[in-house]
Amino acid sequence: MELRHLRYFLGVAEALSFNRAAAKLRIAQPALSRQVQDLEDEIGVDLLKRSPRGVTLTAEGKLFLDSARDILRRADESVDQVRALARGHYGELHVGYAASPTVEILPPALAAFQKAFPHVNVLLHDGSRRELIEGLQSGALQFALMPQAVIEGIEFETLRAYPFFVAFAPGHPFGRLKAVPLEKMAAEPLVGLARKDYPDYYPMLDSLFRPLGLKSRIALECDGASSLITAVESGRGVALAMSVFKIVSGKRLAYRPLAGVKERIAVGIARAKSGDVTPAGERFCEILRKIAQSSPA
Amino acid sequence: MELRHLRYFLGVAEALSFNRAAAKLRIAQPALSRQVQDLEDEIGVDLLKRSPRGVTLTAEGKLFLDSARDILRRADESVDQVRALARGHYGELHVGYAASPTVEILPPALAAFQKAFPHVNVLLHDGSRRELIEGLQSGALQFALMPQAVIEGIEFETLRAYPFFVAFAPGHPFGRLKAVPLEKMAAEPLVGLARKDYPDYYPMLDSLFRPLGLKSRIALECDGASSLITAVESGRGVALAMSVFKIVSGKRLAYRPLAGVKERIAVGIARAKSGDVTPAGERFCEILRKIAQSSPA
DNA sequence: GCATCGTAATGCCTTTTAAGCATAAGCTGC
DNA sequence: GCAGCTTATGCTTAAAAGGCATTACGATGC
Repeated sequence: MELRHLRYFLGVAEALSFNRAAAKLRIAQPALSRQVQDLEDEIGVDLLKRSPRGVTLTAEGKLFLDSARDILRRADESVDQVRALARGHYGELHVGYAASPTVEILPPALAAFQKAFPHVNVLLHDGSRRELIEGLQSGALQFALMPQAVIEGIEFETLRAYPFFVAFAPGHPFGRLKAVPLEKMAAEPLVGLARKDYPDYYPMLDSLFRPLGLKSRIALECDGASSLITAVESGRGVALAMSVFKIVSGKRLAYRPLAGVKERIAVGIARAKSGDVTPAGERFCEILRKIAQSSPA
Repeated sequence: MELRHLRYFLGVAEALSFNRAAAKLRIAQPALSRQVQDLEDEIGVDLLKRSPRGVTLTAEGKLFLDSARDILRRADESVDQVRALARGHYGELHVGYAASPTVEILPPALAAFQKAFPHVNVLLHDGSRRELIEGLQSGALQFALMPQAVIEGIEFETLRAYPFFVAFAPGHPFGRLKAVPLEKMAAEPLVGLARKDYPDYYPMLDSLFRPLGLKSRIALECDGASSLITAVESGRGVALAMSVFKIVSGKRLAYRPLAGVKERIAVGIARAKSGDVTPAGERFCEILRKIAQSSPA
């Protein structure tokens, strides 16, 4: 039995006529007649009652008609589904992200993506730097939206770059300056991120301070943005932050640029070099690039 | 796309090898290779990744594999189901019956049938003579188990014949007789069945009494066995009954044979001459015949 | 009652296509 | 680099689907 047999039987059963069905199926009536006979022979059951003025269904034919319709529908759906998956219009997409640095890009990108590809199930996983990198390496995440990572086996594509700022509690003396020189910042106790979860945070700090012969003094390590804001707000120290961080801290913290610091920190797409990105993932990345360009910071 | 393509793809996807799959499918490897290529071309998506030491599935292939399995399973099931229907091993069976006269035959037949054909859904419809005949004529009932009907368009096949008895309340003077002559019965008020629902009941009574110049006197018409038993038990009159009726009335009524009456009343299968009886229906009738023979009354 | 019309089936031939065989091409591991 | 495995390709054969002409069958109409 082949799908052709089902298509032909369905045609005859719906037209209740070999002639009309043959015309609709664009084959000759005798060919149709024979294919349906072959089907009946193979099943060993009469599905149709032929008469000189048309065709009627037997009880078996009625039962089989439903099945045939269903099978053909399923076959079509399956093909459509596979094509949709291949085009990125269908499937599951595991995306990692660093919550604070991506706050400007991810929400609008997600909205645009879900509008364009409503049948893709996007699963967002926020996490620390370490967690995101592990997710990429294990294949659990197709890609991650996060600050620049220079790590073996991971490739990074910059979407935006944000200038460095110093964040401090409102009322802190820094508030009287227009910009804070690195020397003054180094003199303050710093609130930083946990070494365990953010292994490249301290090398980065060093790269800022060392050229001037300065050294930072970490007063407290935090496990994420929320506790860092709280710590700075309570006066435990000041913190290095990228400009986008203002959005998540609201009015709880004050910010000043760092005098003489031209470097920016990049936020973008990280993916494992060995990892597969599905078509849906590629579509998401395209939207991310578009969003990132559309209103550059 | 044909089922062949699905079978072949499934084979390769399960064996993860064109060679092994070809052996299992009993075709040559190049033929298999090409059919699967054709499938991929038609869908427009790569389902398999070929490598010099076998085959792996793409994400699209994994998705399609599930679909292919399902479609093939469903196709097999459909054929099996139609064959089962044609053999009477599957389907729905509407059977009418007259409750009291069939009490000896129907229950064991139903039990045997359901044991032999557990996937046939038997729908029992009890009803008055009129209701059963209407059901047969309309096609709502494939056949009915009931006392003999001599009606236009209905054919009847006798399964058993029961002698006539007279039923009366315990304590009635008939209890002192071994057999009741028709004359004595005609002198008593009779409890009968409703003319509306049992149109041939009175002609039958007449055919018993008229040859002797007697005439029955109906004191009360009942709409069924239950109310007839109650009426006779309460002394409203005596009733004509067939012997099997003893089973349903239990000890509430007493019975005597009718002296000199040799006629029996047949119980059997009635079906419309024009009506279709499904294979399942025929199987049921076969069992009814066997049951009726096995312990003849 | 016979011719006519429309139906589906049959016989025969053509075209399409699936299958088979031989062989090539490609990678892996020794 | 060769042996041994894999899948792919070229060519041929075999099968089967399709098309055309015709037949067979039954209902309808004159």
